[in-house]
Amino acid sequence: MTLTQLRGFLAIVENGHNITLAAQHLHATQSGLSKQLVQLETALGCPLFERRARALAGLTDAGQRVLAHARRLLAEADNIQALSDDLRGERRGALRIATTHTQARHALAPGLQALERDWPEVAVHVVPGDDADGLQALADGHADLALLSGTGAPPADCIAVPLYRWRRRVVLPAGHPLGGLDRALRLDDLAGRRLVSYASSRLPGSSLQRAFAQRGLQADVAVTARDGDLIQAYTRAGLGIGIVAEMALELGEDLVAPVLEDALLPACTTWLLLPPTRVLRDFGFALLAALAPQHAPVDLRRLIADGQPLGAATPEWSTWRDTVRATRVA
Amino acid sequence: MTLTQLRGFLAIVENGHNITLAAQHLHATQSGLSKQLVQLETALGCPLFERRARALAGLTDAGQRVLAHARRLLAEADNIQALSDDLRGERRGALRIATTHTQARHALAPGLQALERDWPEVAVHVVPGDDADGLQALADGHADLALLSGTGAPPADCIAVPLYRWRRRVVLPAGHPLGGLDRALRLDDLAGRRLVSYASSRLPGSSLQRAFAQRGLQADVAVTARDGDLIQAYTRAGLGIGIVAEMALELGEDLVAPVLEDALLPACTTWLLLPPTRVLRDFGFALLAALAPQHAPVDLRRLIADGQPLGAATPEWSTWRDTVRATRVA
DNA sequence: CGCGTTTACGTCGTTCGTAACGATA
DNA sequence: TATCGTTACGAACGACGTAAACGCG
Repeated sequence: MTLTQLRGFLAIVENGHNITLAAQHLHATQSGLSKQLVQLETALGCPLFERRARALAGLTDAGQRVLAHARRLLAEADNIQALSDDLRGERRGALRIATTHTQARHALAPGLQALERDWPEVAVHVVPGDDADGLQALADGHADLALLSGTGAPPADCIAVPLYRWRRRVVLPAGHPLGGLDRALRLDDLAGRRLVSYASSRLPGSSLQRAFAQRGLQADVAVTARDGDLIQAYTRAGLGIGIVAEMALELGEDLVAPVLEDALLPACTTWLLLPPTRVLRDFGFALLAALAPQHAPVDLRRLIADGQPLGAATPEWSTWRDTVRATRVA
Repeated sequence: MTLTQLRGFLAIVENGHNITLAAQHLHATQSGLSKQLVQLETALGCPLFERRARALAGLTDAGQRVLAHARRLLAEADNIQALSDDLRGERRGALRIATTHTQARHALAPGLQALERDWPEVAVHVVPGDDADGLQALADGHADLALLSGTGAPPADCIAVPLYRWRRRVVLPAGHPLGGLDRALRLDDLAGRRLVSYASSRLPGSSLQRAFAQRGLQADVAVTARDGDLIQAYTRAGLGIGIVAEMALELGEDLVAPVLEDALLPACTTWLLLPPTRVLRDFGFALLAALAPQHAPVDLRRLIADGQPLGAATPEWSTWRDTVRATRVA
């Protein structure tokens, strides 16, 4: 059993049990890869794939079990490679960031500018999705770090660096009757009306749904989108009442954002999340440090290395934004 | 970077940075191993060992970090090897069991008899220690399973199968004044007297110390031993009042075990603990099944594979002992 | 000089690529 | 007949062991 064999096995699995395709991804020949597979199977003493005629039809039970361990093994091999690259001062590399459109647009951008300045040879791949997708991508090894939000505690089995706190805002077309009230807006003003918000707020467990349910109300999220610009555009078009992250607010003349009574929609925290077992390259740390100016780099290092919790408080969005901008220029 | 190189690196570290010694353990030559190390270091691009003159003086920082990942990587390689051995029907193997003397003597024995009957070619290594040592051995990869006890919930980050519940008993030399009371014994009868018990009960956080402290008393564990036989022998010799696991009770004529008031010393549970990331060979499962007859094997499999909790209640020691004996004969 | 590591060199085994083959839809 | 996996063969590379050299206590 060798690393090459396991890498080949994984590549075959991840290319739909197609040796030819996998060989291309590995820059190897079909022949060689086929032989590697045979060798691995003889080394283990049992077939890893079901074979129909001369095609790979699927994993055997043994293959399933071996695959799980092979993934972890190769992940550690990648970790050692990453360590090595850092120690050698390798400037090239890739950073895969799982995040939502909102964070990618409003929070990630300044960090990426700092990264581009200091690490111009690093390729950045944004893996889009909602908050749940991002956690999954992190767990599956499809992302190196994630920029995600939530209302409660950060997800367990992740290293979480809180970046900033933010609130959702209600937006209305100018002239909408709810815009002319002489009091703060309440949730029952919104109940029964068509809402325009993020796709994830339709989910039963979402904090929006829970906030309404707690007061015996129901939220009718009739139009959803992934990004705040669209939500506001739809609101302008009269499709409903918008609920959008404050970071995305762009009111202009034809849109107003009335004040909502305090704490009716719980505040969100945006975290930078790291998988606990994956080595973060130096440029990944640089991005982290750029996005978390409220934490001293040495504290961040200690968090990652030893799990020592961070001390600094989590700033509000506007404070955080200004700090990051100031830090970036410096 | 190859598996062989990493195995060599680990062997050198675990043999006190001595290539010659490590080569012997690996059944290889010094020369070959030395070259493997050089190759690994050139592959990673940085030295892993500090070198003074021509001797390895210690790990570099890089070596420390690589070592941690290499251990996990090689642990997964061992897992795949274990899977392979099971699938091939390999009957040989080794099982390392971390446990205390009490469990080894009174709980493990029937399981080992079943193992010896069905898997005669398996080598069993008992790794002795107290409950904390056993957890450490499990975490460090020095043991495949552990048989340990505690008063509360089972340790997290382990798969725990509860085996049985047991209590501690007070033993006195025949004719001791406390043996003639016409009421159940209380903890304040024992406070201020010299106690003979397990070494772990001297620790400040032990359940014995906590039980006394809760009532404002202090336990004076003046004589300690690792096994119940010794504790009872010392008690016979008049060295103090014995406190011993009920499994170890062997009273005879010159020793009595008065009844203690209910729940003054909390009941203990003995668990069979498995590290979550290590593959359990079939013979390990056989031992587990023999020691946990109250659980259906299929439920145990599900617990190990998917973490599905067990349903059955945990029997008392005497019930468990009789069940295991009956099962063993069948 | 003993100890332990490194280097030199020759042999063996293994891997990889090209190319042909077999089998299937 | 196109596609995909397997097999055959030859060349190149790498690994391992023997043996000698090197540096320190």
